[in-house]
Amino acid sequence: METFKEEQKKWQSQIVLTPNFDLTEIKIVAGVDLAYWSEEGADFGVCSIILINYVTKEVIESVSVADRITVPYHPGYLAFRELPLILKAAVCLKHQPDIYMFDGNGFLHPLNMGIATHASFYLNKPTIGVAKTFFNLKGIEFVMPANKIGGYTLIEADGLVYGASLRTRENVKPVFVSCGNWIDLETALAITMALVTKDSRLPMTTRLADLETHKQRKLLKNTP
DNA sequence: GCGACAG
DNA sequence: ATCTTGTCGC
Repeated sequence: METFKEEQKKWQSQIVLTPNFDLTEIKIVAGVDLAYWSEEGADFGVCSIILINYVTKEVIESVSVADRITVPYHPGYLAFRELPLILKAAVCLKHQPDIYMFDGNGFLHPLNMGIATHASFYLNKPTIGVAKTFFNLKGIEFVMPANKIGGYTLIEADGLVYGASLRTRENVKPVFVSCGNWIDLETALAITMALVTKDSRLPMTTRLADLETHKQRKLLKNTP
């Protein structure tokens, strides 16, 4: 009988439930993000999903869906708040992305089930989590990566790799990359780096989705 | 009681 | 996440 630790080590590279996803020829990458506002005491949110041509870096498609948000935010439970709207937006896509990138963590999570991992089981696609700030799990610290583009340090404890602190730009704070599902960390890091431009420390998928949610909110919010 | 805490 | 102007720096 395998110990939990042994199973966890398999999950960290997501090899247990791997369907036949081929990440050697990625064509479309999706970026997902949400923005919030409130009206008359009620909370609303808009989710934008941007599809990027992985080769040319051109925008292929953009969808945005807004709705009321009823679940509050609690650290560790982000998916329960954001996933409903994300799934509503995902079904509106005309193109099928080969992989989704999220604003938040995947395996780097108290239950190894951050929003990127959680979402994968509904989207049935490989996923990557890219967080802007470190989610401190039970005392696990991260080592600051070298100040060089592409430099990274693994976030690990007990021989278990939770993710990586990645320097996407020089002289800029690192981002935190972790496997969502059906992908290994090295591939997740490579894809993330391939989508970073001079505009942001975040990959353009996440960055463009973020900009779009702000634009949508401006259009949707009532400001008499 | 105090500090930590993805978005 | 969000409320928010100017401002220091590459």
